[in-house]
Amino acid sequence: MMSTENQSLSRSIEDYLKIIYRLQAESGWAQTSAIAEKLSIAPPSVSGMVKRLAESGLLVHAPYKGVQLTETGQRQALRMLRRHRIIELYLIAQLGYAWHNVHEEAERLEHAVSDDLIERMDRALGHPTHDPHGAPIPTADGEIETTHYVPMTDIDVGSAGWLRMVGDKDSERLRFIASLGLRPGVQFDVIARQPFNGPLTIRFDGDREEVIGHELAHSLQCEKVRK
Amino acid sequence: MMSTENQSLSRSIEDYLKIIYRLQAESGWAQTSAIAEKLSIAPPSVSGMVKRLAESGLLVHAPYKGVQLTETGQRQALRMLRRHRIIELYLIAQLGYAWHNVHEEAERLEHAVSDDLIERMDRALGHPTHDPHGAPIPTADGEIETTHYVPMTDIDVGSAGWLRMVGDKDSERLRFIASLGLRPGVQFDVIARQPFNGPLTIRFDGDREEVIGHELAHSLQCEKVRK
DNA sequence: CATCTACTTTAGGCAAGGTTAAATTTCAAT
DNA sequence: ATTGAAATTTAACCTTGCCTAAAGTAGATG
Repeated sequence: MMSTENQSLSRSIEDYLKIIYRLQAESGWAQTSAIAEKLSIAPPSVSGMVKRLAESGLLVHAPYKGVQLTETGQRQALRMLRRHRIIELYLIAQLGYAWHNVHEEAERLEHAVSDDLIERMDRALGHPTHDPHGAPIPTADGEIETTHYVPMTDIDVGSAGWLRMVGDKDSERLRFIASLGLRPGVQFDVIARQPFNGPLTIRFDGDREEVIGHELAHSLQCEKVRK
Repeated sequence: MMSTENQSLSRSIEDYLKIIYRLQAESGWAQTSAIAEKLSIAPPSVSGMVKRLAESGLLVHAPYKGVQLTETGQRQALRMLRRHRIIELYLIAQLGYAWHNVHEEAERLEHAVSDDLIERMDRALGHPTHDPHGAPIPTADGEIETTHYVPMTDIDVGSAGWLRMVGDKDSERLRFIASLGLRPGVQFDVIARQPFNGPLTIRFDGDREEVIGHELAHSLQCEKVRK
């Protein structure tokens, strides 16, 4: 551990840390091939980088098993998540971007902005707690709200739920979700569900009814409304 | 000339083009050592990059003499200048940055923003023509206002002038200029000047009088007011 | 015209971050 | 216990963009 503390990280390294954070949150470990796939690079490239990252103390490497971020690594990952989410929100709120367009822009900007600029955006936005896709924004101190949402497909017919979070990466999917009138925060009732992973019918915004395919519904993260 | 048209350029290349544009504007040619000095790198590094840039058609290289941007190279350089200046203005106008702080931030952001984002900032700012330091902003089509200002030291005692432009790179200098109450657009009268490159006394904003050292005055680009 | 100096270029290296091909390890399944 | 497939790592190599040291060139000056 060379303790690369306080050293500014390369764009590549920042991307690795973000991805590893997500994979680790899902399954406890981030595996080489999973990292490679998410970054669209070849697995041996990941092996090489993992070695360097382990040497600089950002993660620990269990050979043939995977990696886990250290305290330092996690702090840096959360810093990137904060940047990404504040930038996305800023682009929408202040510069008229559409929901489905911000991800790519934020992906580049998050590596270039200063901490000062992020805090200024945060202030201009009134210290928001969630990004436009419903994801929680880590605080400047590296705290993040833990979420335990369920897919919309897990909500029983006759029950109600809130749509809480949608993924931000698939632009086409977002465009479609928006076209249905859905957005994080919406409360809905599940009216019907067809068997064999069939579509779901929900009612929301008072009278609006929409049919949603199983795959899409499965990607919508919700919270159950308890009666 | 491999006509790298439309290919996105690396951060390094964008920096080279910007610097070369400026040097070329000053003396017609950009010399290897001048480029190296501005970029704070060693001259042989410049030779290497110049070779690559010439191969991709962004500039022409006259060995041992210097380089000149091609049409394509100049268009890219102006694109970067536009980005830089719009970003500086945006940071001041929309995010509360101070005059002397924006350069560094813009220097990083200009490589990361999309053309779309720049046009949105431009719109939010009301299509400004000059940046906060008085420098003209190139249009999206690559047109730039030609300026022919003179140093404040060239304005005769008893004559008047407008302060038109100040450099954006020296943060301390900017802070001092601002503390004097000077900013682009201010009209002033030259009250006195001491010999042997001595200080200059000017009056502006009605009654305000300030003494300005020769070196500083020489860096303030002005336009003469003709009676 | 020769020479000295300042500048430029060439030569050879290095680190980062990718690649493909080959070797190694793990683990599940006979 | 062995084997075979899948994942991982190692090895060897490439490009970008920087470096230093050495060689080459141009232009002023005696």
